[in-house]
Amino acid sequence: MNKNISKSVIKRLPRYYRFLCELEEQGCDRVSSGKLSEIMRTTASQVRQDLNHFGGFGHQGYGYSVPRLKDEIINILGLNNTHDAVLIGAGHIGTGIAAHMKFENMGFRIAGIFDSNDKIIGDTINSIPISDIKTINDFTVGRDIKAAFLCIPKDAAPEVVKNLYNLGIRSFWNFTHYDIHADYPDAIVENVHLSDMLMTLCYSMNEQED
Amino acid sequence: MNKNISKSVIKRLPRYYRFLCELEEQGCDRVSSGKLSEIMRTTASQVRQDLNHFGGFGHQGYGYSVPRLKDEIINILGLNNTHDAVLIGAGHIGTGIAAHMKFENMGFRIAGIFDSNDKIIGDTINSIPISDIKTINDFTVGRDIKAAFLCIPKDAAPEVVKNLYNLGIRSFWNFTHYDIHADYPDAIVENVHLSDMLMTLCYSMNEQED
DNA sequence: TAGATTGTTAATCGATTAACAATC
DNA sequence: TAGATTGTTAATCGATTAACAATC
Repeated sequence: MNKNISKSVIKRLPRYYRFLCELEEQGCDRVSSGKLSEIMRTTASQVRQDLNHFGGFGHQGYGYSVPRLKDEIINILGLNNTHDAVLIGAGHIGTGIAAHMKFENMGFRIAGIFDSNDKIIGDTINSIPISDIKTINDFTVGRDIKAAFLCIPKDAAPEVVKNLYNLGIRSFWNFTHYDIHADYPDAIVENVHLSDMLMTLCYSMNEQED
Repeated sequence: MNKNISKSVIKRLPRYYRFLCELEEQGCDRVSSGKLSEIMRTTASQVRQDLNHFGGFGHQGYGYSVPRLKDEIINILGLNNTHDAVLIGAGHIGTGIAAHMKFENMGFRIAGIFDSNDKIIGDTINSIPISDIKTINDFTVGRDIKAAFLCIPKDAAPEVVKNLYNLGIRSFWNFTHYDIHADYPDAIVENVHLSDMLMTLCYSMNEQED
């Protein structure tokens, strides 16, 4: 697959994908870079530049085929290549994610859910049982768990990550503020810092008031 | 307050803030741009450049005072200026946010929680009652609600946002995929696209496998 | 064919990094 | 004073935008 594509391009691909899905739902089967740029709120130039990193999907004088482009992006991101993941922490956030997100469309499958709270161990979310975090080492034996989604308190994170890392898990979707990269530079980490976003919103609101 | 600061600088400020809080907890009262750059995984140059946008907080030969710098960032972001917000949608994600986030440290206060589900209306989260979404217009009368946190399904979003906009709310923390800016260009929007992040993680994992 | 729109190169813009004089 | 480290200007790097020939 293509290498050396910049992070800024990659981060735009899921947005292209979302908008292409919407266009497809609307029964639209072709789209120009100009039209796409309006939806994405960028320039037609950037759209063409972005898409051309991965090959010439367009046709001069016509534009891009919506279903074709959608499929290409699925391929680039590898969304049809399913990775098994464990969800750690079945509090509100963890439960919300497990219950509502369509992982099968995003290259993942939740193989197991773990928590340390006796009161919820044994419950199920989307028919996946919540298991005792203590049993995770046995659980991973013979399975190819590739990623972990961390929906636990910050204090619990270092120990949990240490264990997951020792089990061979190298990819983390991290809702905590524990800095995984600092301790495991080779890990693939996607951080969700909700409070950072809220502070940025706060800044924008104050800025406008001036 | 300072204007024309680029978005990339602003987005780093919450991270500086977090790390400064940690340094302070560790009893560390001074820090150099070099040390901060290690924690932030960037260059000392960028740290000095960033901080200097807002004034000379450092001392040559000494570095920066941790508590002073922390306070300056609080001021720049305006975290001590509390905005009243409503949370719309008390499902798992909404409940998780309302229950666990320390809004008072981030410039916000949840003035009310709203949902359309009869089964949870009347329940409380952190002693804030969940009210019927139908009552929100009356609720906002005489209150200065500045922001809304949208934790609802995408389909419900357009109608809800339309109503909130008509009530004078212009700032949105948006967990849905409804594109608020497309319909309200003057709104201040912070989007949380969890699925986009997951797809980016998927890409990184596939990329490494090659 | 004429009009539309891509692919791609070149130009611009902005953000990051380097360098160093100022100074605590 | 000598060493450390900032503030700030200049250089570099990368990302975005413009332009236009190619071509459907």
